[in-house]
Amino acid sequence: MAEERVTSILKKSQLSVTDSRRVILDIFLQSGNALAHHDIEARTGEKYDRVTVYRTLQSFMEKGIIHTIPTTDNSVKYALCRDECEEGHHHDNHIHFICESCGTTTCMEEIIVPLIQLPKGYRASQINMVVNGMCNKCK
Amino acid sequence: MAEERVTSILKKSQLSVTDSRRVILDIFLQSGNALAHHDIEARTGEKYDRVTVYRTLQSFMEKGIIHTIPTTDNSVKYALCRDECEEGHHHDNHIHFICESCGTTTCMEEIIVPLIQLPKGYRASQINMVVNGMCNKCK
DNA sequence: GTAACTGCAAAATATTTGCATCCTT
DNA sequence: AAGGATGCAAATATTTTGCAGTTAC
Repeated sequence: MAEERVTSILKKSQLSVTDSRRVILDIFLQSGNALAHHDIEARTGEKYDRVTVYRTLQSFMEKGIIHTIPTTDNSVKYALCRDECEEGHHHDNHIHFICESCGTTTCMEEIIVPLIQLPKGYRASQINMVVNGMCNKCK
Repeated sequence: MAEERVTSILKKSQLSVTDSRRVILDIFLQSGNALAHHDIEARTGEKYDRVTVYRTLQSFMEKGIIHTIPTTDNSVKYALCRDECEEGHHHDNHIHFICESCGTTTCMEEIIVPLIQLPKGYRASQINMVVNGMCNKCK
């Protein structure tokens, strides 16, 4: 485990460094993709109580360490935010790609979400683009 | 109720015309916005069993009468598809606007989702754009 | 030592399934 | 009449809350 990196992120976010937080954050850092609650339970080997996982994800959300991904099928997935998010601002205006074959959900940080013109009187604070399709491995 | 229109949509979709389907479809036609399961229960005055509402929404989904809207907060909302969808193909590549103040969720059919360039090997089948912000009434 | 975090129990909420009955065609 | 839709009961899944015990700092 990238002990220092994990610890550093937690401290920067003013979260106390506990076992479950270190392990769960490390899982996110290892996996480049978005994870569902049960993915995390599976990868921790059910070592932590389900409630602890919920609360850990919640505190990561509040501190801007992770964000949720909008999906059409009602499933909830979380992914790491970029560095800028870790300071409280959310800059997750990137593209989320969901593979219809393997279910893998990826944040494509490198692709910029194009600007759009909203009708009069509307103001955007956050834009999410969700692309469903086939990933490079399943194609 | 726009009896004929409702009936015509149901028949075109090869669904038998039942009371709950007529009423629920009419609610969608009346409301220009997206609706959650509990919105529908409320607007029918709890006249139908919760299970019936679930199954009705499910059959509308299968027939392409409605579609779900991806939201970051895990809530499930449904909105009418445009006419083209009713024939089975989904052309809901439009923008969904979610007001952070009143929660109203609208499909902005008139705004076209811009094309984006995916990395090599990726193929898109559906693109959703979800914009959070302030609507023209709350502004 | 104190405030915050965790685990357990339980409640609240959301969704699905089975089956007998009723309704649409 | 037959197949599908509905309502009820119950199972399953998901998320939240309260509280006592434990841990980080």
